[in-house]
Amino acid sequence: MNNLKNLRGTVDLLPDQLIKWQNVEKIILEQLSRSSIKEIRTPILEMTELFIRGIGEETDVVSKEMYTFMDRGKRSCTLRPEGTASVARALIQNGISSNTLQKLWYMGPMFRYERPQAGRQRQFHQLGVEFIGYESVRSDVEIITLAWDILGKLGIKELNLEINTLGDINDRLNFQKSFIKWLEINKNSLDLDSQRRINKNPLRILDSKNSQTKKVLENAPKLFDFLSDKSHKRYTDLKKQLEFLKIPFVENFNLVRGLDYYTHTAFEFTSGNLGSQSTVCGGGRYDNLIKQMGGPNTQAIGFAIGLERLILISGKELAVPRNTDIYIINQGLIAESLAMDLSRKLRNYDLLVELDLSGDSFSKQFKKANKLKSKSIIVIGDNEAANNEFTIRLFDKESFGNKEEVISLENDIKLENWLNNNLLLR
RNA sequence: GCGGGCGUCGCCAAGUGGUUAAGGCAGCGGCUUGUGGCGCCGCUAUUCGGGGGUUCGAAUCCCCUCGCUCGCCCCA
Repeated sequence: MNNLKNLRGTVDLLPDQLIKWQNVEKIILEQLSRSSIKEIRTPILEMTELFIRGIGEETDVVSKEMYTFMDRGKRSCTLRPEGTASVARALIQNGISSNTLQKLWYMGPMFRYERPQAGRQRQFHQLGVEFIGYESVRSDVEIITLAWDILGKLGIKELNLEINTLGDINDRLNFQKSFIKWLEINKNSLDLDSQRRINKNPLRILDSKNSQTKKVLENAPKLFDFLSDKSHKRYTDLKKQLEFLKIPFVENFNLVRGLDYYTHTAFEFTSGNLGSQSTVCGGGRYDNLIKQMGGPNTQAIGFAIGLERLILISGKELAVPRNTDIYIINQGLIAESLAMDLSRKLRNYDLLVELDLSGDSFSKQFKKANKLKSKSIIVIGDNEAANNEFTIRLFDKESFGNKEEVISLENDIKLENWLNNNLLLR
């Protein structure tokens, strides 16, 4: 036994598990590509300041969950806890203009120092999509639809979409003012967590799960009542358009995203199959972030999907590995060289070809081919090598004892015919 | 960061103070070194997450620690 272990909240993904990851990622990437969204890659490591300014100093993520350290040049560095701030930074730095329109996605690891739980790790992965420079409510609709469609392509059932609006900055500040006043008066009826948040992050109190607090909040001022006519209309339009597209949603006036940069539309997809970490996708509009970070006034909206959670609720049909098409059984000096060469030729047909490298007895190699459930086998031994040929046959259960075919190593036409008739059809 | 449950081979698991730590699956070898699926035989934990203590004796009791898990918090 040695004591070298992975860090808490991190995991090794082994080949068997990665089948599902790869399939899920493939479906996602195809849908993104069809939606004309471009990839962006930003560093995993950023200066700490970026997240403090981008996400908000008082948020839990920044105040107690970041992996922050000094590098050898005495710079404070942080492993990114989310992707939006980095994307905003990269765009500003690379000269975004105020009328730039960009649809971007990114996928990769994020880091947050939290207590691990099902669907929550310290190193986790997100797919993020950001629509930069888009202001109209139609962009809100498109991005929600995109998330819906990705989740749909993955065959995820029992999804709930919740939406809310936070209004613009002014709406939010006006509300916050009277909400805080109300909170102070009713402070003693609130749970301790909520009391603590009054001055730190009052909006989050709306999202409290404490049943008594929930009840008390029923009489609190509503953000919705503080919306300007314009904000209100925007929200109504959003709902209309989602209804037109037949995307089912539920309004949740208590839905508040945890990061400071959100405005107007906020949305969240949850699944009942995830236990307490039920959010698979969360997103919203952040019209002030880019300006606040020193860029031009640029509206934007985005979402992030938690890949670990997504994998948990994706169907197990996505975890099925690709079968071996041809297992090459080979033994003998010349035969082994011929087999190596043949394996390369066969892979050009997009077949999954496994070349046995063991040099074991034929019967052992057959057993291995059987264990792998290879669809077919090729045999090359001394006899075949002497005649510059190989034998091939189907190997599945139904065709047990299927008759072999002998094909010359030079006769590509015969090989191709065999492949077309047996492996490549349909 | 707070509270509950758990931790015996790669996986599932018996064992709750007395000595060889069951069994199943998987793996490996053999019967069967040029043809697989079945069957049979054999092998695979000096050790019970780690450390300390109690005891003549501990996987079994106590303490600490690590990890997993569920809930809170937070979020994806």
